Amino acid sequence: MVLKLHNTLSRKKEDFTPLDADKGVRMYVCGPTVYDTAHIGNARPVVVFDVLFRLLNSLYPKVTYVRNITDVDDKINAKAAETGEDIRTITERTAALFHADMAALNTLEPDFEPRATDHIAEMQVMIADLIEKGFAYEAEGHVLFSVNAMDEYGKLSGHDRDQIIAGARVEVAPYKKDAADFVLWKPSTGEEPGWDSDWGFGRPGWHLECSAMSNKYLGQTFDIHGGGQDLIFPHHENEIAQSRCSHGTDIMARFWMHNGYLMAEGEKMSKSLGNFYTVNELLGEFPGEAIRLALLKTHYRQPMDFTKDGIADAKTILNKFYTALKKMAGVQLENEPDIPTEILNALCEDLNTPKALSELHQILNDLNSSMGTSGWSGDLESFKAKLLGAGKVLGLLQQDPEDWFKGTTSADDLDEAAIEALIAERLQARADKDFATSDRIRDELAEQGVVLEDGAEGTTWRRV
RNA sequence: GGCGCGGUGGCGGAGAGGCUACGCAGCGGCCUGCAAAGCCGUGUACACCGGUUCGAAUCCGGUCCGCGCCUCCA
Repeated sequence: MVLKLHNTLSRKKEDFTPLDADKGVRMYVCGPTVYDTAHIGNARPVVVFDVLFRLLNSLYPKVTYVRNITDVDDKINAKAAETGEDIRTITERTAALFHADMAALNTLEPDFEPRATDHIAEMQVMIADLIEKGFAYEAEGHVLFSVNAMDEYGKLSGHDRDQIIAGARVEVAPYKKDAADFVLWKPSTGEEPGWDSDWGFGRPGWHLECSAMSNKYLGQTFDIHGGGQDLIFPHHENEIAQSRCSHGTDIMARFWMHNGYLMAEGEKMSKSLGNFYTVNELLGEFPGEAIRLALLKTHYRQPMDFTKDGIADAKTILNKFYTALKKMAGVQLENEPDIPTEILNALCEDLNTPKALSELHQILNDLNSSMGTSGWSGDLESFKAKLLGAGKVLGLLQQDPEDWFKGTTSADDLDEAAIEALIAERLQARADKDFATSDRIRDELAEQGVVLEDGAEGTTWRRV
């Protein structure tokens, strides 16, 4: 099985092989800046690279996944100034909420989750190194990376220096030698977070942490670096410049992967338009698994219009799968299920999750038609293993069907005891052939989001 | 202005020179006291205009529309 991944460096799909089999597969993904609640656009890369992490884990014996937390940034400073809150309080709270939200989306934790503020020393070492090697210079309390010192600057994004300057909308700081130079270190006032350094009291530029931390946890060169497409320039371009010039290497990461942009309800997400869904608010309305599936229904590189209708659609789909799994609750699996070949093939084709989901539906269709109306036939153990094996790599279908159907997303849902009581009442009415009463009870429950199903083995219920 | 991505059936969404996925919704049927779930059947769509080709949604040229990035970003 050959894994093919689209590499932003070449703009093509390439066969993936680890750089160093002994070190395993090493992947770095840009994580959140913890100044505000995660929105759905922040969740897309987390979910996408979570699938990749799961896939790599099934293909290779060892995978190391690093995702940073940016906890020093001017947006955080601005937030603190605005609310009067302590910076540490903001970053701790936001990071905790991020973790909770991402866990609700069924994402696995990375192996390392380094924070920028814990790696100031490593960043300072890198700055000193870049100055020494002639790639960076000091000016008015700043340290700047000298873009002209690097021949291949702009390779990732396809920009060249002249174009960058021609289109610039921000006025060029006077202390820069070249308009395209970017900051490695900048001075802080007493109000702002800062650290002592050879270049005065200050703080790092925002690209530097990823260079320093990926080096610390993964090495000078590693396999995969991921993030949102908006990070290609300048963030990743600058990371490459810092790391390669500091280490004297030809590459920083072999594969650069970028997920596409997200819109919300047909418009670009913006706070002023009020179409800015946070993961947290969506979780109050939909199960996390449905939100996850809604994200995976679109290929990761495609632009995506994220809608509540899309989540509702995803929830309907999950209902079908969990219905089948509920019917097979008594079927025991001997072994840990493997990923079905057709699912693996789809995912190995640059993480084609929509294709994989299509194959998953095919498995369900085969199962359901084998069960037919007359009951059970076919190799149920094999079907269940396929559904769960596919679900595992996609991060879906792993919960107990009972929990899926009976779990609540809202506190004012009818409680189980009340539902059971009404079902008992209705059962009696049906036994008495009092179908008017029977149907009334069913309608009442339906109004409260509870659907009844009369089967051969009695009446079951589920929430919609 | 520069660089890049995209426009597929009512909706979502793969694919990518001939075999025309998949899902949701709809419609007809089976099952059911009636439902629900499930099953069976049912839809020749690829922005527009040219071109290449025996054949194009897929390749080439142009047009229109949407979106992103263009440096210490909001």
